[in-house]
Parts: sequence; C-alpha cells; structure tokens
Amino acid sequence: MARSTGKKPRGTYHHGDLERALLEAAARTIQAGGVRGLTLRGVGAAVGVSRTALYRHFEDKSALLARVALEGFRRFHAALEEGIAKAGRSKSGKAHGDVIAEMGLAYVRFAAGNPSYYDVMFGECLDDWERYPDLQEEASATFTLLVETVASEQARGRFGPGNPVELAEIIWSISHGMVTLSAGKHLNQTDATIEDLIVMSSRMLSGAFKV
Amino acid sequence: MARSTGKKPRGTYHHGDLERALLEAAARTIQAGGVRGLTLRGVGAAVGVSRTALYRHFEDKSALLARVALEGFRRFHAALEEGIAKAGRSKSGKAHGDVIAEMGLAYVRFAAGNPSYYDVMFGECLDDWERYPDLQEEASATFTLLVETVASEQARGRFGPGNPVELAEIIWSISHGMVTLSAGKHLNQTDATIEDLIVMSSRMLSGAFKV
DNA sequence: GCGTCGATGTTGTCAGCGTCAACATAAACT
DNA sequence: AGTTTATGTTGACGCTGACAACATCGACGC
Repeated sequence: MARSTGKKPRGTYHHGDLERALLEAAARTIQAGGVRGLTLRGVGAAVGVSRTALYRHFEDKSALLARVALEGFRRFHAALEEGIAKAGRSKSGKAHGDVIAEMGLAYVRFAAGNPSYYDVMFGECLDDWERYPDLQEEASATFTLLVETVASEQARGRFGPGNPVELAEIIWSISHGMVTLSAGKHLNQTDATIEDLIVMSSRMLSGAFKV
Repeated sequence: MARSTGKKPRGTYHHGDLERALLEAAARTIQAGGVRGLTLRGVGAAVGVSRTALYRHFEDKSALLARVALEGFRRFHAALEEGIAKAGRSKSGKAHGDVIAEMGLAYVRFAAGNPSYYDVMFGECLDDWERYPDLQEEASATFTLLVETVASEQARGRFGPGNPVELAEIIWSISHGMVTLSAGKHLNQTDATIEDLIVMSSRMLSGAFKV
C-alpha cells in the first residue's frame, strides 16, 4: 500500500500527490451530482482516504472548491482563446470569421460541455472570492481576453465604437445570462438553440453602429 | 398566549395564519443572511414557534423557498409592468419613452432592490421546478410580458424584426447576466453602472435593424 | 353540554454534514 | 539511530433537515 519506491518525484508522502487526486475526485463528484452533492466525506472515500485527510492540503471545503474553480477558469480561458484563434484563422480564407460570435460560441459551448466547472466558477458556492487571489487573477485575465478581442475587432473596423470594457461586459452578460437561464430550463420557449441566440446577438451588437 | 378570542376570521387555529407569518419570516431571514442563512429552526424561532411547526404548512424546506420565490415573481412581474407602463406614459409627452430600456431598467432595479428575492427566484437553491407548477406559471407569465412588450414595440416600428420570443430571450439574458455578474462582483472594471449598460444594450439592440 | 375527531404544534430522535483536537504513522533529515 | 515534521486517522461537537410519536385545541355531531 505504501509506495515507498522512489518512483514519484520529491514531495510524495504516504499517498503520493493526494492533493491532485482529491482535486480530480472533487471535479468528478461535482460532475456526477452537482456542487450540492460534493461532500468532504465523499471525496475522501472516492480517493480511499479518510474524511479529514483533505485538511492537510486545503484549508476547508471552500478552498477545495476554489481550486476546482481555478482549474475551470484555466480550461475556460484556453477554450475562449482557441475559439478566437479559430475565427481569426478562418478570416483569411472563408467569409465567416466573425470573431465576436465565435468567442461567444466558445463561451456557451464550454459551459454546456462543462456545466459542473461552470457552476463552481460562477455559482454561489464560493462566498468570498477575496480569499483566493489566484482565482481572481485567472478570472480577470479571462475577462481581459474578452476586452482585448473587442478592442481588436474595433481596430479592424468590424465592431462599433464605444468603451471596449463596457462592450465586453455586455457581451459577457449576454453569454452568462444565456448559459445560466438555459441551465435553469428557462430558455425552452423557442426552437432556437442557445448557439443561435449567440449568433443573433453578436450580429445585432456588431451591426449596431455599422451604419 | 392562546388567542381564543374570535377576532380572526375562520380558519385561524392555534397561531392564526402561521403560514403567512412563516413566509414573511423566511423572506426577512433571507434578506438578512442570504439563502444559505435560512434555517427551519431559525424561521421557526423568528415566529416564536417550534422548529417543525412549518411542516404542517409546507412539505419541506424547498417548498417554503418555492413559496418565497413565487412571492418574488409576483412582485417582479408587477415591477416590470410598472416600468413598461411608465415608459408608455412618458411616450406621448417626453421624447424618451424607450419602453425596452425602461423595462430593462425596471428589471435590474428590482434585482438590486430585492437581491434576496432574486436569488431565491433564479439561484440554485430550488432544484426541481417541476414540483411547483404555480411558480412555473408565474415565471412564464412574467416572461410572456417581456415577449409581448417586444412584439408591441416591433408593431410600433420601434424595434427591429425577428422572432419576438428569441429577442425577448436575448434581452432577458442580458439583464439576468448583468444582475448575476454584478452580484458576483464581476462587473466592477469600469465606471459604468449596470443601468448605464442596460441603456447601452437597449440602444444597440433596437438600433440594430433600424437602417 | 359533551365527546369525538381532525387540524395544528411540540418533543425526541436520527443520519449526515463541516470542522477541530488528539492521536498515529511514516518519511526526511541530522 | 533518533528526532522532527509532514501526512493521515479517529473521536467528538454543533449544526442541519427530516421523520415519528405525542400533545393540544378548535370544530362539529349528538
């Protein structure tokens, strides 16, 4: 049971990187039963460890959730970057290349594909963000990507004038609102998918000041 | 202690409309300490009643929250109607009369003024809406008001073409997204208030197909 | 009037939760 | 080898929502 073979790198004690194992187990648990289904006893049992072992690696339950949220923001950030890059690439070739729309699509696709991460990131389970500066920083960096994309599109004449921060906040609100309302089953009154709505919104916003 | 005087109308037993008292105490408790601070024991104590008395009037804690949410949706519905009516009135007199913007402003003002109600209505504390058809109905009626307002503005030529349901979903997403992001302290990167952003969005959306 | 009954409220109790303190173990360093 | 320190375990506490059994009181039939 005790892996005393010098296989793992320095810093592996009894279990060997229990912190990462707990993190992955937590993410899996949330994926299976939602944030409300996450239990310190449960995540401990999932790793084969006692219920309080976790306290040697995380200050408390909130800290564990904050780490999950941080991982979520990193993936989210990467997903947005990829969506933006994809739209930028297709620009030279195909006519589509609507960077804002593609970013919005990447947004809602991430949320749809990783609802548990999204829930931890933006749900109400994390009470005090002040406690987790790295989480704040990653969230802020993600938002900055949004702002810079808007500014870049403005510079290329593909988006109307206005404070890019404010425009980004509007775009973010649309995406986040659609994701959360959709998750709450509030957007099922029409055949239009959430992706359709994103494309529509993007057209309306970017076209607003075109003429 | 026992109010046996026939002062109250028929149907008041030991306490006399304990259900309403519990409802109000619950709303007050949530306002004071958030949804997470709501405790059956606490709300019972606030009314001067035992911790399980509530089970004679509500099936469980979720049912109590659902009733609070229903009350919230009724007030929300009324607030939106008032905002729309106000904009309609000022139309004939003043030049403003932007009904969509005024509706959005009423939306975010309600959320800002009644964060506890809004949280219960749209937060994650209500797991299964299926259990509460009256709540679903009131929420649906509120959304219908939104759709009809959009359609009405379209008919008057003050809003572009498109499926009014889809447009209403977009407007709703903007408002809801701004409210929740703002509540999560995510919209503090600019001086623009949430009301400024609503007016901006409204202009961009209604102007999108104007030309 | 009185007695039954059903509606309403209380107490006892349970399992599950997060968390802390005390203890156990094993790796690491001297 | 012996000490220290990092890591994991067990016991316990207070809190929560919920159920079962009991108590109380208004209403209604006789």
